[in-house]
Amino acid sequence: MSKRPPITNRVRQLREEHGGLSQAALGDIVGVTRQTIIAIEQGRYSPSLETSFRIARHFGVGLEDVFGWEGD
Amino acid sequence: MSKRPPITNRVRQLREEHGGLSQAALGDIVGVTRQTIIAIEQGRYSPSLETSFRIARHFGVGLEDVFGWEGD
DNA sequence: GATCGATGTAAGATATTTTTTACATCAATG
DNA sequence: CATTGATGTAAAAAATATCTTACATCGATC
Repeated sequence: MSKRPPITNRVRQLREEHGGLSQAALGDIVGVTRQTIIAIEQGRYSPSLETSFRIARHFGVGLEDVFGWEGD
Repeated sequence: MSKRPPITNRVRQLREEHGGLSQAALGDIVGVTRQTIIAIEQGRYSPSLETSFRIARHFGVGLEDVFGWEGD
């Protein structure tokens, strides 16, 4: 069934702010595929904590600067 | 295959600090089973971002107050 | 206008998380 | 000492995340 998780994310925005890093390039860096980045940006599923940390740390920010909890 | 993720967590400690909340009770509250809480506490896998947020918010703290990235 | 890079969709396979069920131990307590 | 609540282990099944591959569109540029 897989619902849409109540989580927001700024991955796309952060990519743009970092020199227009492509989805494929970010995927390579954090160790997932381009498809995974697409799905995360589209909010199709909530990534693992590990992938989330890798993305945040690559941009040099905290987890909650990238991913937000709806209802906060 | 499933390696141990480079993530630390203070779930057990937070449970104790919150009146000795049991694993089963925490699981009920955040919507997962007792087995899932056990596995998370033991670091057997990295939970979904959604489960992580629910745990943190139940204790009234930020995600990174519960889960830490080794290598920070 | 052919090519190239970035993004998107989709489907089937694989990996990992989560559930379910069952049983074991230990501390506390009746 | 029987029971009860909390924790632990284990294994199979179910759910979900991730990968792989393939094809389509769009904007830029040669």
